[in-house]
Amino acid sequence: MLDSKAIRQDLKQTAERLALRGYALDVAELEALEEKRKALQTETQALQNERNVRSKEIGQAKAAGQSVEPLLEEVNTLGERLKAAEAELNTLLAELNDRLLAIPNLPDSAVPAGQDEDDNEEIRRVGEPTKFSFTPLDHVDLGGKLGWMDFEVAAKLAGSRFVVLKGPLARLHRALIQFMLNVHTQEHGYEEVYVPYLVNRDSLFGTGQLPKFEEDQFATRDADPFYLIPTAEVPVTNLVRDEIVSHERLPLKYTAHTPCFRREAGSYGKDTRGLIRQHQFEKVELVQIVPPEDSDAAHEALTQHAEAILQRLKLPYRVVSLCGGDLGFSATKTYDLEVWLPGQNAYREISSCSHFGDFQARRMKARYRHPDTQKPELLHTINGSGLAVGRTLVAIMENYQCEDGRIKVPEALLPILNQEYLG
RNA sequence: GGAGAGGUGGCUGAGUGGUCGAAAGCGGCGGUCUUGAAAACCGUUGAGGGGAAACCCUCCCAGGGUUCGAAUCCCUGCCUCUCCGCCA
Repeated sequence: MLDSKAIRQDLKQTAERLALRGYALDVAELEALEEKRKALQTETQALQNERNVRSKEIGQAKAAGQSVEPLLEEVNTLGERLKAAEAELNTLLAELNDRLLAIPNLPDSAVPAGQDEDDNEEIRRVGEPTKFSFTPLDHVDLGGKLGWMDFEVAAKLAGSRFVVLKGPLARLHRALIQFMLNVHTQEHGYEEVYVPYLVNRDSLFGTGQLPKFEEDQFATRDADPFYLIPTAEVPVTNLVRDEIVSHERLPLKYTAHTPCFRREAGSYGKDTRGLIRQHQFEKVELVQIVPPEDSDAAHEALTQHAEAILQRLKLPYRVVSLCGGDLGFSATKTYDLEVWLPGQNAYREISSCSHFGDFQARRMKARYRHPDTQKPELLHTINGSGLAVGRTLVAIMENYQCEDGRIKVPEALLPILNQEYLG
């Protein structure tokens, strides 16, 4: 959520910056609502003040043993007038709040202009696309040939966009999680957390998935539903919801491995083959919660922490800066890490590292006490995948495949897997 | 699942329906003292919003209700704790 005060003060500039990400802000409508709000609020507060003053007088008169009858008569109609004014104001405030909640974050000044992913800016490339002396298979053919990756049986159990992994692949999958968590906790200074996979509405609201992206979420059917987390970002970032974190505890650096559940509504026909887009997948997430002045540096650092995993696994990748049009709702700036997939002959997203500024913090009321002023100030939040486990598995299978169908184990995983080849 | 207790400011914790946004303590900040620090003492210190300002409004888990007036009374929900049962 943006700062309503700031929007009000500079509506035009806000609209211009939002236009960079293809969002048309209805300036006239907001202005009209705002004007109405001001009038209503003033009126309501005047009535509330009158009620308070009168009630106090009655109390004092009673204490002094005087008759309160005449005073009560004066107050007669006040209650109803106040009730009506409050109701009207609340309706308007709710409406205004709904508008505000629907507005995406302002893009950072460094965000490239553009409509969609074709306009993203490549920042750097690390490694070269893997070369083969034979025609490489994609992970579906590889997995099927080895009998370790079964989409048919998963479809029987659940439906499309699910997978069953077996034997060495299931083991590799688990090893990757272990490897990523080890690196982030032991070398990058993150604290590992274990969190709920089912969360309440407030949590999804805090990180910005709700109310706008309800249709992307899986939810239980309780009257007060639980939501299956679409990413660990939700439970982990919400650790500081409604908190005033003491300055000494900052920065907070958390990492968590969780499954993620997404409906993938609106992606019909996209990545229908293979492991790339599933309703359920594992991810190791990195989250940093920092004072505003440190957030840009933290965003760069977190991105490099995610990159470190790709580097250790010797997977070729590139870093792109998302253009305005491709930016997620809550993000002010995002770097995507794209790994080389020989099976697709393309770079594909394997991590998305986003800077949210105070956008999520404002929704969550996540604050810290400023060391100088002692006043609560909004924190900044940053997160990124480090990495998406399923896609990393795909990348290893495709980049490390041998002509005989075996898969070479990346050196970095040898301590965990204790074998040089799968197959 | 059964029985009970409770949710108040950064924390602990008082609060007879009427100057209660809330005692007290801790913590924080400022000061006195000190070469410096500690201790002691004095002062100060909740959050959000409106307003140029004076000042005003809202908030004592959440949502309703009673009342001229609710932290305090009533209803509903959520959460926490204790005991019993069950259980990975």
